[in-house]
Amino acid sequence: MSRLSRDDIVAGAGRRFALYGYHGTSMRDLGDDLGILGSSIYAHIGGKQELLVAVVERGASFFETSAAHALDSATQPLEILRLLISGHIDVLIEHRSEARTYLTESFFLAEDERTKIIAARDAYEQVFADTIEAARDAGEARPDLDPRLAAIYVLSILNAIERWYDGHGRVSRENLIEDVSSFVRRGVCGEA
Amino acid sequence: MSRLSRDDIVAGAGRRFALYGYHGTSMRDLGDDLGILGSSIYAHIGGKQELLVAVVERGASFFETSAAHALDSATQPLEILRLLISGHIDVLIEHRSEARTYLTESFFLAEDERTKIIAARDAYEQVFADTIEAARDAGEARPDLDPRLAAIYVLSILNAIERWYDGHGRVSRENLIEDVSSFVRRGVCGEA
DNA sequence: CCTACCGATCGGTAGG
DNA sequence: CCTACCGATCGGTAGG
Repeated sequence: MSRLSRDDIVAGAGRRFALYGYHGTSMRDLGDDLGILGSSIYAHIGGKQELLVAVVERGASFFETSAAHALDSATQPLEILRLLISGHIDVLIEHRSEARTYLTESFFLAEDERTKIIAARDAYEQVFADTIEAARDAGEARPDLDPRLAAIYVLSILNAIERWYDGHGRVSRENLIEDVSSFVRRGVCGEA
Repeated sequence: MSRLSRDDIVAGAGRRFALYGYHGTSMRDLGDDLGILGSSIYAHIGGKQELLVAVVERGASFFETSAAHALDSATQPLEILRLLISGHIDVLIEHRSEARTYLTESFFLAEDERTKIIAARDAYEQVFADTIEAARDAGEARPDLDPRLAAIYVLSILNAIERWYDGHGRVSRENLIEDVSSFVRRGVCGEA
């Protein structure tokens, strides 16, 4: 057993925060998970709040990287939208703890940091809205669509996935991406 | 100032739990909100966990009442679905604290109560899935639709509303119901 | 519903 | 990373 790194501590905190919440996690709980004492954690970090900041920023960064990649990899709006969807699902599956903590515990950040994270989340949401608006302006989406509301609906479907998807059922990652993309495409483009 | 009732205490707990979470709320915080001491709350209830049970059960009951009403008020599947959507949004807006606590804090219930609430939530979700399946079997929805997944998507859009809708912006309750219903109807029925 | 209080647990620190 | 510890706060109770 070698010594733990700061990243180990942050990863452990992410798992705990995702499961029991920031306020439902004590430093002693976290220490137990890591095989050290709660007080020993303070050799690596300045405080509990600093751990939350680290986990949430990590979560946010994965989504931002995904959006940048989607915008770099396609030009057609509906193609970008599909990449945004698949990238978001990948982040949820591959970095579940950080993603979940980012989605549910950001409110407990201190004022300044919370403001930063909300701005980043709004910018990410705006990428979805802009993409949907571009699809509409290109005549690929229905003209009566409100891009901002549609972006919220798409992200609502996506963010809820970590609540119910376990990866071991009958729905594979590929099936999930396909099914969500199909539902969203009809919501955005479809006649009814 | 007359004495508080048990319902007053539960309502206050709902507001606190919705804002700061179960573990982020102390009995003294709650007492402050109610204008009494934290210890005085124990004159009305047995413990903090009992308060969570009361709030969550109240939240769940509003949704169940809404679903029962939707099933009673229509026979055509797509009409029922629209009533399920508008009823759900009404509950979110009119009983925001209880709804939010039900949606986000149920995990912190003790084992037995949590199992009960999860079963109730699954049954509610099943009403959505059955309605969508009925629409599909009646030829009103696209034949390749997975009713269970579609129900999850619809509820994901609905449940997220309490996270962003403030009721004071440019989107009225009626507009919101109309816009969500429209998006969902296309997702369920639409060509793309 | 308040006074007065309890043991347990909390986040965190000094020193090694 | 542990030992030993701190003041603050936690959920909760006895008695009025």
